[in-house]
Amino acid sequence: MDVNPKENAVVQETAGPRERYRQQVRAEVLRHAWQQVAEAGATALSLKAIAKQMGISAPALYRYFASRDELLTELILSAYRELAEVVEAAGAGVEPEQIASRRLASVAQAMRRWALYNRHRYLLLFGTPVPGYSAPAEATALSARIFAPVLSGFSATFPPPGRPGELDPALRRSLAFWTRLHGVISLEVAGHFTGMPFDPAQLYAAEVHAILAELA
Amino acid sequence: MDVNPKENAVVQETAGPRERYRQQVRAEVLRHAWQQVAEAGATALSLKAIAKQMGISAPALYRYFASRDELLTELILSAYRELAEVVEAAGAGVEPEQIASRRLASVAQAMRRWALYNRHRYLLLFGTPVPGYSAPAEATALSARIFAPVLSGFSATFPPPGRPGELDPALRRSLAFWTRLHGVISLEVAGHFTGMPFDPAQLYAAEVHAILAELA
DNA sequence: TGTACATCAGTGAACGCGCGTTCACTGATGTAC
DNA sequence: TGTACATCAGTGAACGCGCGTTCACTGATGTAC
Repeated sequence: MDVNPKENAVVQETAGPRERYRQQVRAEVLRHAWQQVAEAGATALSLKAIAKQMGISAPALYRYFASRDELLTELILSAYRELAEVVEAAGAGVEPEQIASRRLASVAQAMRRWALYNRHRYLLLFGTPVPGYSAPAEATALSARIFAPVLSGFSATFPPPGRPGELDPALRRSLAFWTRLHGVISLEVAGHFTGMPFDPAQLYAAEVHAILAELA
Repeated sequence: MDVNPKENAVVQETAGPRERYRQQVRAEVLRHAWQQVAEAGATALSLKAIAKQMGISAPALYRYFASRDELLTELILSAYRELAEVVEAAGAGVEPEQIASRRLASVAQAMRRWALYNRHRYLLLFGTPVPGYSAPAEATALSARIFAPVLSGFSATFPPPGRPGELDPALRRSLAFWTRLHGVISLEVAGHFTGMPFDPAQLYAAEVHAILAELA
């Protein structure tokens, strides 16, 4: 495969016309890939189908992605990055003098919004793992980046005493925050609440309120 | 397709030898189907592969299942049934004079155990929906059956006042019970906790304790 | 400014594979007389 | 108990489809002199 020495550099600035074109096509491939994931899930991701949609022959795609797995990796990493940015922005969007619970509430709302607007992206990250595919190491780092604002929010109020054998309270609450929100979001995204006699948004809000109440 | 008039009857008793044989083969097909789901997920479910494993030609399977979708439906419904039985048994296993929170704690432990022993079964029910497949109506009824012991547990303590515009407290707590447990279980089952510096069982226990504390 | 050359995007044919499903059939098995 | 017949499990060939990926290639584009 072609080795691109600029792989990890910021490419846009010093790029010649060829490199620029390359990036454009890559972006278009990714767009179609997302559309496919959105319509039929990650397992349905198909290079040939993307090529057909783009009016291009399938082998041409191998100029841009070494394999189907590499494309899938790209999708997963970019979804992680996007969610990390959303979460960070939500945390940063709140005035710094506000108390931690305000910031965490903002993070919680941002997460749900993102998940509902990007159902398949959310499921790609947190749903059933794609069989035969294992996420790259970088994904773990991005998970940590998403989790960091939550952890720092709770750490601000709960200093880490950490009795041995027990979960550190800040970690415990951060995990609860995360798992509870995921519990509601994932069931909603997967469609398990449709037809049920309650409003998921209300349940979500109640859950957010309940866990933040422990901070007040 | 062959119409079997005994379809919904209890078949074992009055069955002739042919019917008995039929049920045996059906069971064997299902066994192999489960194994496939466990190894590669529901999307990988393949009639031809099952036939090969059984040392049989693929068309022969059509004597037992009208299509791949019917087989998948069977799997999903039986997984629902199994979980419903597990949950009901856990609730019933506790002496009736015990308080509701004892019963709910038992249900919670049973759910996690079942999920961890049947990861792919759990994901089949509550993970990413299989693209292009929509669950039969019966699934909704079985969901309700799983949910019933939880709801009755909370209703025992919280009579339904239900201010208008607000979630009924018993329903609210039942949903929280369910979504919180699902939040922890699903992330654990999907492998998102591997390598993290805490014990999922401990987190789960803490979550169960937290929600049941509101009953005490 | 013009030309020679290297680079590289994209093509079309092909590979081997697996899938769900249909069809006409064979042959064993149970059943009714 | 024996025979004729209906039932039905299972076969093998075939259909059309889609997949990821490799290969030798053509032709356009950018670059160095």
